[in-house]
Amino acid sequence: MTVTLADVAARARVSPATVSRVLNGNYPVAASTRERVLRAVDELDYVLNGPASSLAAATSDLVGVLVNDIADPFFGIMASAAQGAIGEVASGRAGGEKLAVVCNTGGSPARELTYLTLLQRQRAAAVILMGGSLEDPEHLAATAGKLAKLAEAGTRVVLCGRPPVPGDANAAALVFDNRTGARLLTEHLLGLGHRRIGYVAGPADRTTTRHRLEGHRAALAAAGVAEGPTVHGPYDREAGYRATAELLTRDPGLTAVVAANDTVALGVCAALRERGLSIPDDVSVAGFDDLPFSVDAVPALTTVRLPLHDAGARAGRLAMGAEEPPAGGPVTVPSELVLRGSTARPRD
Amino acid sequence: MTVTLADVAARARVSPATVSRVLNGNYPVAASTRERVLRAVDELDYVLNGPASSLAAATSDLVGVLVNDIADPFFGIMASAAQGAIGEVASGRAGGEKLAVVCNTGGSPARELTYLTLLQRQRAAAVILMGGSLEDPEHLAATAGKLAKLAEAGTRVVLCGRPPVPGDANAAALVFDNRTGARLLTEHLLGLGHRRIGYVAGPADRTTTRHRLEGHRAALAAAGVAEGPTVHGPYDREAGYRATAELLTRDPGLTAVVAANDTVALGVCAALRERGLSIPDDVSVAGFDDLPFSVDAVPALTTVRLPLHDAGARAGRLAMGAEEPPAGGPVTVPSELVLRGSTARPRD
DNA sequence: GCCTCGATAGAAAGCGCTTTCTGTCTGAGA
DNA sequence: TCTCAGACAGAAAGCGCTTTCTATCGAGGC
Repeated sequence: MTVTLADVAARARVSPATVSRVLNGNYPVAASTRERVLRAVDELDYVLNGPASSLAAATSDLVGVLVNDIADPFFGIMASAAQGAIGEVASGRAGGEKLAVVCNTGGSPARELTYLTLLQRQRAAAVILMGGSLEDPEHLAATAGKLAKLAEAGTRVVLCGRPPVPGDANAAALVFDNRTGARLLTEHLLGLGHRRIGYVAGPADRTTTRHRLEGHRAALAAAGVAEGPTVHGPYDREAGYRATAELLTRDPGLTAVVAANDTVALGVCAALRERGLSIPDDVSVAGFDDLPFSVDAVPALTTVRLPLHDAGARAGRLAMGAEEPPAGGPVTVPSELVLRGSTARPRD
Repeated sequence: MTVTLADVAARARVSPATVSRVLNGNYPVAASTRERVLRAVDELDYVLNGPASSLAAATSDLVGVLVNDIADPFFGIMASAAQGAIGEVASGRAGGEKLAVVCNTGGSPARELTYLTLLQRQRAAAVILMGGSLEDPEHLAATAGKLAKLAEAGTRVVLCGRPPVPGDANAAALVFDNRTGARLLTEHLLGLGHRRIGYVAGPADRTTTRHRLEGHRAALAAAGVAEGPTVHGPYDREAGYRATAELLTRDPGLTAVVAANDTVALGVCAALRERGLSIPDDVSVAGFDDLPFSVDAVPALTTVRLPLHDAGARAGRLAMGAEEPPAGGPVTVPSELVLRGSTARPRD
């Protein structure tokens, strides 16, 4: 049989209550007693029964981190930072060990809801939702409902890179300034003299996609430049590759292509190169996110940097309650233009 | 208050036992009764209390996936595949919903143990350990002990890309054929005529590092070629960048560099390029893993492909017990040489 | 027509903790 | 010396499920 609290209590010649108190460190216990208990724990190789503990205490030490695609470093970096921050905060508190778990929704609303329910079922201590969400009203309402339930049950909710649902004051939110980043990027291209700019957007109906596109369009509108061709697709290399063909068909005279993110930009570069077009001499290319590999592309990618690590770490601290959510509504995480070799003046 | 099983039972005019049986689908319940219960569940918006359920049933629906670095696509891809497979298997079983959670150890033995304990505490249904491990005997023993405890408590243990601990028959193991892959790669280089090959290895004391290095050395030995300079470092871009300088100092006449993995290779390429050396004309470069971005490097990276997605998915199925662990000990996952533009005949 | 069996449903005993409510004992103050 | 606060420790009542073990009710079987 597995060792129980009672076994430890018996061995340490104290009551179960005392063992529990030693383990949780939330009640005064004489040093000598504590030591006796700890030794018994050690000798018996005792491990607390989590479910029993969660049931009795009505809380658990689970923190859920929901991401759209765990294979994408964009999420990997944020999740890693969050998990690190959570571990750090936890180690500073007695009995505050938290199990930070990342759940991969694959961008599917259904799986997102499933995970949220599972986390609710586990009475998770906190939930962090990372990355943009689908803008379908029905899904939004369903998600908002779940989050409200979670908050009500005492689960802390943190949004990281996802706009808060209007009217929901429960969740601490970190929103990325995608719009400004995208605008700066397109302004940069316009400043170089580009007038025919293609755009490879992310999946339609996603907040991130929309915001980046809006920033791009705002820059064009402000400069009085007509919008070039736009193609939607997933956030992967393949999408960039395919979209490039489409873009060039629609406007063979493109001098620049803006991609939804760096991964997509890599696909764009590959397609361009395959057609014998040189970057940036024939066509400039820009990405978004400044993922680690972007600096190693040839030429290195001009992109927009998002402080993914910082944002993830902050989300982790918010989830642990180690940092107060700022009163003034959602925090805007600034983006920063990173100029590198993949953009230049157009020929002529 | 939150809704409990009893509330649902009252509303459906049945006993709590019946509600439980409907929810778990493990006992015959008349269709009409089932429907009544389900409606009550729906009307009350009832969510099962996970801890209570786990406590009573002595099992939980948690599956832990431990990875060394979640920000590294190598792990992201495997974790994603595993989580997908787990979700797939679960959806085919009534009440079989599993919460697949990935835990980021950061390669730290201490955190690995911590997570294992946390999962043990949660009475996890299964645990998957991904990626190589530290070879420190003490840590190995500690880990083996934990895994034995877990297995004993009914948790299924799966190793994916990590050699099984000798004498441990509890864990299903999928081991990557790093040795053969590395050997093939070096043989390819030798075949091209390279005789002065530098090697940027991963962290010392890691199984993956050692196996790849062994394969490399085996090829050299077989060909009677002297080993070139070797530098150890983490599995990141920076390491490759830095190691390259060291390598060239030790042997300025190098004609090829083999990197511990693709990410490291990217750093090598950057450093080489910075010194005005052309790839592959001046120096050939090779990686390992064939991560998605490797084909987009310029020139595209010669590397060794590991079926990460397949392996991850299989690990997921093994964890769910949906696939029997093969009787004949650990399964070897084959690696495959992928020849691309970053390697060529040396000058002369 | 009586008994047995299969199909359902309920009663109730925990699962292993946490925590409130009670002590008990010591030392300080009067 | 007596009282009382303070510091610890124990008893016991759940937390919300699961799961035996029992009941009940028809339908066949003899």
